[in-house]
Amino acid sequence: MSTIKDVAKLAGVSVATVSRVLNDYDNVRPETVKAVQKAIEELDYQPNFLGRTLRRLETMKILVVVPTISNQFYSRVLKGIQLAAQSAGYHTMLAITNSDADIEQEHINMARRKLVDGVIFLHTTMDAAALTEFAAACPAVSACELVGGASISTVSIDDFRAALDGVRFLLQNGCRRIAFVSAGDLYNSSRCRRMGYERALAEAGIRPEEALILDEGFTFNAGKRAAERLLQLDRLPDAVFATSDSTAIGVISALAQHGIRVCEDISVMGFDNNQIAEYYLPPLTTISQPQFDIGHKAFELLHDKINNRSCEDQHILLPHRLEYRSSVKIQQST
Amino acid sequence: MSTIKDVAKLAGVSVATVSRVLNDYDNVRPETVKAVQKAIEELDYQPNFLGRTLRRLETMKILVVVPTISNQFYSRVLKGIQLAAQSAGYHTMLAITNSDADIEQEHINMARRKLVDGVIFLHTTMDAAALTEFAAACPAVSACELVGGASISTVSIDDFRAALDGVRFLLQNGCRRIAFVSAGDLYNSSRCRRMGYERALAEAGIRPEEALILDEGFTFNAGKRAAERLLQLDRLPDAVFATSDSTAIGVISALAQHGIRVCEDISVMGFDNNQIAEYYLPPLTTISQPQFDIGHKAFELLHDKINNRSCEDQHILLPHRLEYRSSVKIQQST
DNA sequence: TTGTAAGCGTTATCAC
DNA sequence: GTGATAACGCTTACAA
Repeated sequence: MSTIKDVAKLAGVSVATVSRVLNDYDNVRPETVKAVQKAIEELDYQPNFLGRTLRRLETMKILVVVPTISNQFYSRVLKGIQLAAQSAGYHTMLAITNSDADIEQEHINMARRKLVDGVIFLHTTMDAAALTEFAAACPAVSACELVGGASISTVSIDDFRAALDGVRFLLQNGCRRIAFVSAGDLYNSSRCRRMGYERALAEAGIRPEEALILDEGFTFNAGKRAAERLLQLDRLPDAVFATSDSTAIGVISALAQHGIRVCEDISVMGFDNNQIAEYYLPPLTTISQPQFDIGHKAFELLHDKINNRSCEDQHILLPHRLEYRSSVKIQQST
Repeated sequence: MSTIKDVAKLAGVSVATVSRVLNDYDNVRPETVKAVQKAIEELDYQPNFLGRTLRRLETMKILVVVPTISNQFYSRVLKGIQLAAQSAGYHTMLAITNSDADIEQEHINMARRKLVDGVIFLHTTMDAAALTEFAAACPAVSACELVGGASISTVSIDDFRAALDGVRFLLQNGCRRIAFVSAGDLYNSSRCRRMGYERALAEAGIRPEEALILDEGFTFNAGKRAAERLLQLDRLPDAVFATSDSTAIGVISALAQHGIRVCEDISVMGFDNNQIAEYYLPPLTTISQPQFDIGHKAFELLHDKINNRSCEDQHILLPHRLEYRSSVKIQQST
């Protein structure tokens, strides 16, 4: 493995000159550049970036903390991050935590140990105090799942408003008893969405029923469990508002096993607008999140932090959109 | 930001001693350890791993090259890799290439530049010669999508055999005209699976029909396009063998829009056994791949390469399994 | 058991 | 334009 010294020797110049050539400085004589390039070619020299990294004390890497990538929601946000990062010359590292605090800590230590220049949290197990402290110690941005009260830049949709819009839509189409399936108090987004749900019901003069509010999680299985609980009630609700597409599909699939047809017998609405929402049978009405844009914007904010530009925290809210498909029964206006 | 020198000064010892404490050497007096730990605490010292990395010339990082993570197949393999890597003390970097050769090159240069200790390819745009050369220059393993003729360790299922089993199953259940939807010659797996398909047909004395062999890709949309082409034929086939669950779902969803019911009117079979195969309506018969194990094994092989153990290439084939669900019509034995 | 000092491969700051 | 040379923060012979 040849080093910059070998190149310098072969080209008959100093290492400083080789470094200049490598970094495209313009104060090198063209003939010298040629000679250096020839030596690089001959030795098949590849610069060892660890040297540069140590010298410059910057890694050009960022870390993204995600609870899982099995849900297409996160993989799309991640894609937005990666494309933005890439065009700024950064590489992306991934920490899949499964929402385990120890695993998360172990990974974010990389930041403290200078192995990455910054961190984007798509979810974190830390509380407001810990996250605030972390963000003070190194560049960080929080996206998707925020932590109430933490001092850190954020990017997300307005979860309260999104749920409000979704439930209002169901109400407008004649649903009165609406179940709410979410991940419970663990997630800030779930809390906000639940508030939106309750506000919408209140607007319509409906008192929420305890039995219709189910905290099961964001997965397919969570939806399945929720459906099984609903099936034990005396009477099924008119509609189910699920806080992820996966959950909605779990609900639909479990109901189908009991001969209950979505749309005809019950309306179901998802959240996120993953690709499967379009391809499921029936296709899913859902709240669309701008996943790619969330990721892109999150990197932008992080990049600003890394470069010390605009050091005050920003809180970006991106627009959601209701995507109507046939899993919800439309009431003909009379 | 304090360094090892600051700690040494405060503790009244040399940097070597601090380093020994940091690395848990046992030849340090207990009192000295205490003193160093106290200094570390007081300064809130975090070791800068860039120094260690440069000195040891190992990064404890690996790079995983994937075409996409939107397909759950890859995210599960990745999970297997990450868990194995983690327990060996390695961090995982992700290169999402979208099958773009330039993007891939740009990323794998990280390996040549010593920013990662090894690379796992879940897919590559390189040909056999290029991949062989790469694997000779730095530790690398190829999994899932292999490159025929390249000298590199591999982990995958037996794609030929898997397709053979799948198509045989359809034939046994009375299907004669079976469409084959895959990603075409671009993917080695598709070539192998197609050979399995043709062998199964041959065994049954059936000549393959050109019009039933569709190369569209691995995505939902690919399935949709394939279905639209099938719908233009005089007569629909008895069954569709799709080489990914996403494709199968694309097919089913597009057929449904034309009032064609899967199982009753036509059988459809997928590949991979992603979670959605279980939750789709109808649930999908599919070939199950041990995604997690593939990832786990791929890391093991890479780890061996990095440690120079068992330097000869290995070629691991892991078992597939046919998962029967209701998207295929079963023929009652007479 | 501890300290000294020579690296690891670069880049940056001086001189010249 | 170019060359010495001192960093960057750490690990590790070797010496003491």
